[in-house]
Amino acid sequence: MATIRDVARVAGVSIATVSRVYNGSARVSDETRRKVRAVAAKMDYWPNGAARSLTTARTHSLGVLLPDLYGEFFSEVIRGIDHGARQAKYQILVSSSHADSDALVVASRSMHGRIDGLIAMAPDVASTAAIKQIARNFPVVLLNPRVEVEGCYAISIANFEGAHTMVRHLIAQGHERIAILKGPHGNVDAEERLRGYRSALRESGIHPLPELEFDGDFTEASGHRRAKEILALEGLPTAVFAVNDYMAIGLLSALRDAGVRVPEDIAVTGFDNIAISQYLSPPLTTVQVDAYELGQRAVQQWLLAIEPEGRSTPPRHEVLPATLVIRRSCGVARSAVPRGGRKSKRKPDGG
Amino acid sequence: MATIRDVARVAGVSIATVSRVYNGSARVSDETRRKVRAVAAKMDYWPNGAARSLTTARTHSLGVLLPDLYGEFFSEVIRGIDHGARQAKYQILVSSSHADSDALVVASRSMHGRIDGLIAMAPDVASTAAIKQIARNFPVVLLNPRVEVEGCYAISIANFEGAHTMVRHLIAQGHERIAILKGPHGNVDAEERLRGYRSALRESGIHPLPELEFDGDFTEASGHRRAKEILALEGLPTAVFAVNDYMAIGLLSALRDAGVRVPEDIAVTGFDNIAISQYLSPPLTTVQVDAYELGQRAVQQWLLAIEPEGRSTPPRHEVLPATLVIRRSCGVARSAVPRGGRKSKRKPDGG
DNA sequence: TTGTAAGCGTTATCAG
DNA sequence: CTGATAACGCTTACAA
Repeated sequence: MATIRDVARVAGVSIATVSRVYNGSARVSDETRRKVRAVAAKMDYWPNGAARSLTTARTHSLGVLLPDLYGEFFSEVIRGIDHGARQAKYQILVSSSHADSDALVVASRSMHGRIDGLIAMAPDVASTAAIKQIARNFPVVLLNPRVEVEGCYAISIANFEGAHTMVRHLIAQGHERIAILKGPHGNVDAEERLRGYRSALRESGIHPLPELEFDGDFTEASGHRRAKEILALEGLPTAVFAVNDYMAIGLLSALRDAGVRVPEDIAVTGFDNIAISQYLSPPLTTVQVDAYELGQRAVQQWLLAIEPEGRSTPPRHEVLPATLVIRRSCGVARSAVPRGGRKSKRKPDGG
Repeated sequence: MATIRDVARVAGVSIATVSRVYNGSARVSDETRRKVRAVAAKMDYWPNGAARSLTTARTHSLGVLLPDLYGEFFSEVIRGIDHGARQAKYQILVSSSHADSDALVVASRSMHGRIDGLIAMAPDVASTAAIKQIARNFPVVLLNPRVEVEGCYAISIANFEGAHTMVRHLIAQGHERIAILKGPHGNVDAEERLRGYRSALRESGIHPLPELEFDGDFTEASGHRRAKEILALEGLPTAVFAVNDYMAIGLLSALRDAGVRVPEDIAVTGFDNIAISQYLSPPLTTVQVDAYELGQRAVQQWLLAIEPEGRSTPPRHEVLPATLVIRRSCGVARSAVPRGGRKSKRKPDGG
């Protein structure tokens, strides 16, 4: 590819002039501008990004650090980030599947000089410390952080409140023996949802029972697997709260196979309100969290952080609401409540 | 952040030596190396990526250009790309939601100097031309291209064959009046699947009927919506082939609400074999395509293209198979056939 | 309005 | 084994 020097030579101008044409800012005569553009087009020239960012100290890209991404939740977060970044003419440099903090540090280091900021989801406390170090160089937005990090922006989901509301609702429906299908150990969302569950039970004078807490890993398969154990319980729970929709789907499927009716024999609820939840049989009562919005807001926070004007009034920590979406799987007449359509606009899938 | 010069000064060595320490290649005395490392750590130094790539002409990142990403298919493609890239120590610079070829060109241009290669899914023919231009600078891998592009690597999915096989299967089951739920106009996958459908019908002496072809846009909602029209047909089709699973899910849901039994009253099949398909009621007969693998293979093709040794024997165009996964929704006893579990290893979701 | 030249933070090519 | 120094391709004062 041609460089700025080639274009300057052919167009009969200095490299500074070519540069000016591409930066718009400075005044260049219309004729010169036209000539340069023409030559550049013919030579297939475009400014080299690396060189540019070396002098300007701006890269026009945003780093994104995530744990291993799977499922609609993550894909929607990325989609939100990507859309937000695109609107502001930024590209995203993604590195995911970070199991531990070391991997995260390595990845963030190798991004040095390539990004103007970072949006990261730190899986554990150790990585949070690593992030703190990075935050010195540019604004960092933490997604769903376990602890607040000084100097970092953050945006999270009301996991605790969402789970709490859900369980309160079940209790209000008359349920007392409510099982929970937990998420992976060490996962912040999963733990917060578990806390919400226990807290809601206690508030109603119900003692959380260990035998009603089942391990899961957020996959449909794990929900499917646990069904047997749940059905083998001495006293069948009247409701099961799965801490994400995928597990609820697996559970529903297994219950159906076992001839157990939902919600007549047992109520089932989930968390996340993924797109298909409303099309399940029965439609799934769940908690709505807008993953797309999470990503988009994260970008907005970051944009605020890099604009000088924005530095004065930044809300350091934002929380996205998690709202109850009642459908048939928990045993309430659907017509009595809104169906809870999804907010983020969706375009067709590609496969 | 400290620069190489700062470290050199404090460590009492030349910048060349510091550089050597970080590039491993050249011989540096153990003592010098230790000292440099120590000083660097204390000063929190890490080589600047932009500067590095300016001299080396290598960026260690891979551009990814996609249409608006939504749904499990795309998220799995990205996951595959990300994993593949990570293994080879590359990061991915993502830009999606490219409606037209102009947007695509703009995005790819702004990646100039920031990437060592490109993996792109071109929505239309116009953008394919744009890609051709880009391909001059570095290896480009096309995902599911509409036409072959000279000098570009490509990897695609056997959409036509998959759909063809599916419809042949339905016909073999005795179905003759088979409706199709089509995908978005202009979408390659959707069009290929439609071609496969028509071709299979004709091969069996069945004339494809326009009134049995229904528009859809790959979303559950569109599948749900079309159900009414399908049920309003004079002669009810005995089977409906939805060209992706999401639409099949919407359709199943609407049929259930209408009291139509699947597969007894009508058979329903999909395409993609997304994770939940096996947990639906009834479990969905569909076509398995491995989106994760598509992404991962694309990276592998690209890695081959950049390695000098690989340049000699590159398969220019790879096709991933699309295999039939028979479950209950098409009316065949499930026990008679394998259930078609998914291949790509999945880690828990984060929400 | 345009040109000259000094960086930006590295790596790479020489000498030593 | 180590050190000067010239690129890499661009932006940006400063001059003209």
